[in-house]
Amino acid sequence: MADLDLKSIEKKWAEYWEKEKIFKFNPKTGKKIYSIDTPPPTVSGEMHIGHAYSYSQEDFIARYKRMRGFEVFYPFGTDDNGLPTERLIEKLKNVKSKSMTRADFIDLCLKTLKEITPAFIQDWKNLGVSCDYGIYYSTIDKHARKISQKNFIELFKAGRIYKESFPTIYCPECQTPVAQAELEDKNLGSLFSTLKFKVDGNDLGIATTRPELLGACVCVFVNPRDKRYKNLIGKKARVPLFGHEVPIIADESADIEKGTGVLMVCSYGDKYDVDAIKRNKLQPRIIFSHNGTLNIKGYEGMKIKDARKKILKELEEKGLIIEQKQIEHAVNVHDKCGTEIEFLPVEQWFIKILDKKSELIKQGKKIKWHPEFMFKRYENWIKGLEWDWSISRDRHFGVPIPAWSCAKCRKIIIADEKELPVDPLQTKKKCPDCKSELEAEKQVFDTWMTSSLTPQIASSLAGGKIKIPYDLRPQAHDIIRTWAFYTITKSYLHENEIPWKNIFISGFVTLGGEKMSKSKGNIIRPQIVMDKYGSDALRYGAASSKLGEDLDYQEKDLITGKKFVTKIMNASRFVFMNLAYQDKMPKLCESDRLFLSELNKLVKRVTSAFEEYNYSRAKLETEKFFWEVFTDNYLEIVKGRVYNGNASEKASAFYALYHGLLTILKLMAPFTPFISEEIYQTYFRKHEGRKSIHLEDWPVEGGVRELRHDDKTWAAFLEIIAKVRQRKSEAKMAMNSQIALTLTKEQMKEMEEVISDLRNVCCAREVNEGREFKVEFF
RNA sequence: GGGCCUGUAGUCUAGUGGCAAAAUGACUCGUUUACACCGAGUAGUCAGGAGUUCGAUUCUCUUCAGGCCCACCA
Repeated sequence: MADLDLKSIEKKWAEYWEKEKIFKFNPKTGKKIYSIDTPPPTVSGEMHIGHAYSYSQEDFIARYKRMRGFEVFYPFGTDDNGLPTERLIEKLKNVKSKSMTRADFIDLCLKTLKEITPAFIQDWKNLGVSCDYGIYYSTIDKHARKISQKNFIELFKAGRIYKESFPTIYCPECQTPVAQAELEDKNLGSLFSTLKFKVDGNDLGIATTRPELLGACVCVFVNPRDKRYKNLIGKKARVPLFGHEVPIIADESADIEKGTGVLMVCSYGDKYDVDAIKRNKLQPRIIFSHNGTLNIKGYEGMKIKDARKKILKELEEKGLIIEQKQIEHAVNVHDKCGTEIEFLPVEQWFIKILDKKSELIKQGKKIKWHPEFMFKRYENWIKGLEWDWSISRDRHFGVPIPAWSCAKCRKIIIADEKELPVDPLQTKKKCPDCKSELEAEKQVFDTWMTSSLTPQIASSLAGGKIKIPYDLRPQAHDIIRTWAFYTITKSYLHENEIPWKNIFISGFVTLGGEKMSKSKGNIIRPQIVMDKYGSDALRYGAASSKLGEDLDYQEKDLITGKKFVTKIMNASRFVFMNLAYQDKMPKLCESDRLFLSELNKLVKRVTSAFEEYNYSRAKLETEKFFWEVFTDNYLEIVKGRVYNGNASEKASAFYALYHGLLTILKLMAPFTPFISEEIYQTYFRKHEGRKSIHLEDWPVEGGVRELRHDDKTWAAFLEIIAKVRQRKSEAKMAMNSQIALTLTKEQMKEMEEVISDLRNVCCAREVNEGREFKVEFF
């Protein structure tokens, strides 16, 4: 057969599904609802390969559930309320967000998104992701802003939200507080310098990698068990270069082995310092401004790294450095920009969560994790949490925090639910107590504050018909600590409920075992792959590895996928070439009955695999059956009867072929939806009558009489065929060469009822009983 | 330092307390009434060690290697 025009086949059915609204959610059908909390991708130009794989994997489940008779709620959203979108819009529209009002910029975003989102979503449609694209949200649209702000108000009223100036993880590059979840480790080289402090006129060496913090030094720790420094406790140390005196305090946390065993505590070098200062009730010396420069005399306006250089030089000139060595150590950086984070006291908003850690673990336990071990990652993350959730970001673009404060009486005023969504910068308010003009809150929400509400946002688009918990949340493992965690937290705090019953965690796509990244230049573009091999082949590739495991991108998997598509098309051609449709089950020939009995077992296995969300086993089983049982053997077995059988032999074959193919097609429909649809529409629809194979009923077992020994008989049948093929191959004879076949008495008995099919498939002119299995050529 | 995952054929992946599997590559042969994007056949594998067991690739412990998350950051 000529090369299949996969592209036009896939295009045809993608358009058909959209036009006929095949995947439209309709709560009026009365069917049981299966709800999916679809991940909203960030609009960033085009879908990447990781998307292609993970959305394929969740779509297998969606399509399966639909065929199982569920009304599938499968919305589509985009996550547009963050830095990537801000940057994208700035680039596309050649604007600077900060030179516009927030309201105007959000308007421009919405307008631009409206222009570019359809092309972006087209990739998902081309891939065959069977969402109801009519149920669409963006996390910056009016609707999402309203829900996000409403939730904030609820939490505020419940006393869950507080505003505090607190030394917080702060990114000097992005000039905003960030959450613990936004940190990454990075190994950096650093200069470890031992500096001369003075105590009672004597030198005291203290090692540090952050000499620029000298001016912020508020005390010095030594370990009380450290004999070297016992006599210093309670005395004062003079800070080099800056000259102020700080107390020497005994603290168990000082590591005797590290550096000189003495450490300086500064406001603030890291979380340790924050705790140390709080614990000892010390007065902090803040030397950084929010823009990441120093504000201490002599170094005003200098960036941290420049100040470090300058101070080191001055220390050296004055002979205050005792020792220096190069070390490598891990530092925390902001995941968005890679900048080393600092700790700065900033006014910000928090959701109190630390008091609910064990409850949140309990909530997580109520959810079924696929794979199960992913729960551990969730649990570990919560156990290690040391900060409340900081939800405010000092950025221009985002969902505004709906709050004002009174400069005079320091009262915080929260928006009224009726006025949502609201931008405080656009809404003037007076203090209800002192009547003075209120100050608008300038900060916006952390994007997770809004995206953790996707179940509520999507549900409200369906008229609130979808209740929490949803049935399924699909997502990747890198955002367990953010998206999954925050969504569980929100549902717990608002609804006292889990957000979904199941969470389905996909792995990453790697190339040669390495993460794909733009900087490495090892990106595979799914658009090109789909173009070359077809979407069915790409989905087929996405189905070939276990859930939760990283999957190495292999072009050969796609070639195999494409081969499957061609093969099933060709097999269908054969099935229908001579077929006369059998409405009712005719009297079956024994091999047809055995085949259908095997098919039933397959249906059972595949269904149970799908029920466990084990799509890869479902696909593997079906594919194996199709290839090894259906095409390699069964088609060969019935060929003789299809061409030359009598009416009743033909009828039996036609019935089994028709149902065999239809069943395989249905089992594969979640994986390869396009070719399945093509074959269904071409051959089956006139008999089966549904508008789409994807609206068909999932195959059920039954229909044929099954006997206890079917398995054994069928296996023996296939084994004899294989043995004959082996003998022919060893003898370098063609497969269609004529033979005389000798079977043992036992084999003869087992093959009794399929003997004429056996003769056909082996091209055996005669079959005799003998002492041993034998193949002789004519 | 803590937690989790992984290690199966040249490659990439399934899988199991009882003969170790598919795809791909390699080699040999064949066929044109579904299919050369084909068919048939051959060779090739459980990281190392110890334990539990009649039996371990599978369970337990351990070593080694790789990955992820967290902690450390003076």
